[in-house]
Amino acid sequence: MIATFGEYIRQLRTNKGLTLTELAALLKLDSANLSKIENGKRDFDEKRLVILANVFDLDFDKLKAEYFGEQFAKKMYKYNCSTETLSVAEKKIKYLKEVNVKQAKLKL
Amino acid sequence: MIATFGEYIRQLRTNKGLTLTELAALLKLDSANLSKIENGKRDFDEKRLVILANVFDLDFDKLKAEYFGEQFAKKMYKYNCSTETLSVAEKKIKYLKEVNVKQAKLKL
DNA sequence: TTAAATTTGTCAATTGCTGACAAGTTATAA
DNA sequence: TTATAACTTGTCAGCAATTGACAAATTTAA
Repeated sequence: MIATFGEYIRQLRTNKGLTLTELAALLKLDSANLSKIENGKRDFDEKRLVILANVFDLDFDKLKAEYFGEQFAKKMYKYNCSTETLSVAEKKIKYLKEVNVKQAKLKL
Repeated sequence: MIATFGEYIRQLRTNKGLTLTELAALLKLDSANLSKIENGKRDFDEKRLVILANVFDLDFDKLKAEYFGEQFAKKMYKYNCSTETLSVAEKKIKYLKEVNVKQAKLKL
């Protein structure tokens, strides 16, 4: 398992022999901030997932699973949520895909 | 299944014969905004979950599961995430509970 | 009809996130 | 060792998203 998303990026980067500055440039961000991301002191921004997938030729769906999976886990940890939370999420995502979302009364 | 969190609140409120104004006062918010929450036009704020549980004498863990489960589902829907995302979340939450979080390099 | 309940629109204020830069430390190669 | 590149850390103004608040419109029920 990939321990954290930041460590994952670092792994990808060093495997390709890139410096923080080089990868940061590709991702259009500051190298100092990329450092923080890799060390878990900042969040990676959603909008850069596409670039990340392209740079390292990754499966976008798997990347999203890693990214959002970690986001969810962090929130559950923070608020001490039971594992039931994930079952609820599973039921609700199915519901969202079934019904017309316009008719589903929730803010997206 | 409870379709949406907003409808759930509405159900609880009307079952107890409360008006928007009355429940809003208990939750310390504007009745107009509570209306929007029930109609899915605004998000319910995390910090009021405790009050909500107390007012309606709900199991706090189940309430959190409903609340965060819906949050996760919405995000997955929005970003078109695979169901694998939830498996990742499950693995990562276990990881977080095992290791010392200070040592886990991620932003909480 | 009329009074209460609910809904909708708007916007200033607050909050949290991001980009940017400076200053520090650590690693590496000459 | 010393110089240089690589990385880390702290800070903060600017920006974007969220919230609280109020007014006004609509719906509901007596």
